[in-house]
Amino acid sequence: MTEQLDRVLEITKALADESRVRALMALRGRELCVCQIIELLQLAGSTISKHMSILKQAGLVAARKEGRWIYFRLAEDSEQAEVVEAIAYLRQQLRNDERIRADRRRLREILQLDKEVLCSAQRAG
Amino acid sequence: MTEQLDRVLEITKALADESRVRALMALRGRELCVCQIIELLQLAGSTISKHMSILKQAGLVAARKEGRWIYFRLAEDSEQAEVVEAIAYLRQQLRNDERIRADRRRLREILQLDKEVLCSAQRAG
DNA sequence: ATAATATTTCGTCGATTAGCGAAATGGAGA
DNA sequence: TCTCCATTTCGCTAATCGACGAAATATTAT
Repeated sequence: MTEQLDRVLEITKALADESRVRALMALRGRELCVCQIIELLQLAGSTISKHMSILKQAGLVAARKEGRWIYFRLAEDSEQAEVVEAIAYLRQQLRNDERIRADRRRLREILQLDKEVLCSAQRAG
Repeated sequence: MTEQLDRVLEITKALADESRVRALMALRGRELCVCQIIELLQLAGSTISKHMSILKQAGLVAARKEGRWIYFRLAEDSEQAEVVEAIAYLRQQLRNDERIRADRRRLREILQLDKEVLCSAQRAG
């Protein structure tokens, strides 16, 4: 049970960035593929990829590959208590945050777009 | 209830540093003055001062002035749920961490020293 | 008042980190 | 096999952050 500190710091560092917290909250209750997160946060694909790898390394999200797409989901079912409780903390404290709500509204629009269309629009710029 | 996100980020950023987490855990159940935290973490006084001001700004600790000394305590009694639950998270997850335990052992020694002696020893280097 | 001193503030340095675009990767379809 | 393309990796830049020592601040003791 030693070195819990390193795990906790890996998690707090992962949570110490606005884009990563917004991405986590966007994943509540649904999977998202990378291009959908790019569209939501309006950052370069390489930047999103880096953020998601930090969240994955911390155990906060899990990834699933399906064809050309990679889907991320919130690791609420993790066996790691430090992960489950960190996610619960965010959910609880950000329940009524206006920015998170705006993201969810925008996400509803994004989810109605066809992924092919979304990706080629992003390629175009 | 808007802008909870900024508060949460203020807290996660404050927790995203090993020295600050160790300082918080050292404050469990007791006040400490700055020179005692300096002695525990073995960092320059100006560095400790900065760390404590970040923790204070985030609401995670409170300060009390007594003569020349300033005592910090853990804000477990805060009215802010985001603070109380963040502290509870750390306590829970770091229950059995070996580094935190070593700090507490070392702290027992430090607390037996007279503060005057401790401070002048630090001044000497 | 003056001297002593615990802590904070300031200025600087080196390390880390978020961001981007370009190149590499690897899976799907032709 | 060859092409297409969603994502990742790489190399770079600018910004942020932790660390220090020196100077400033504020409080006690002489």
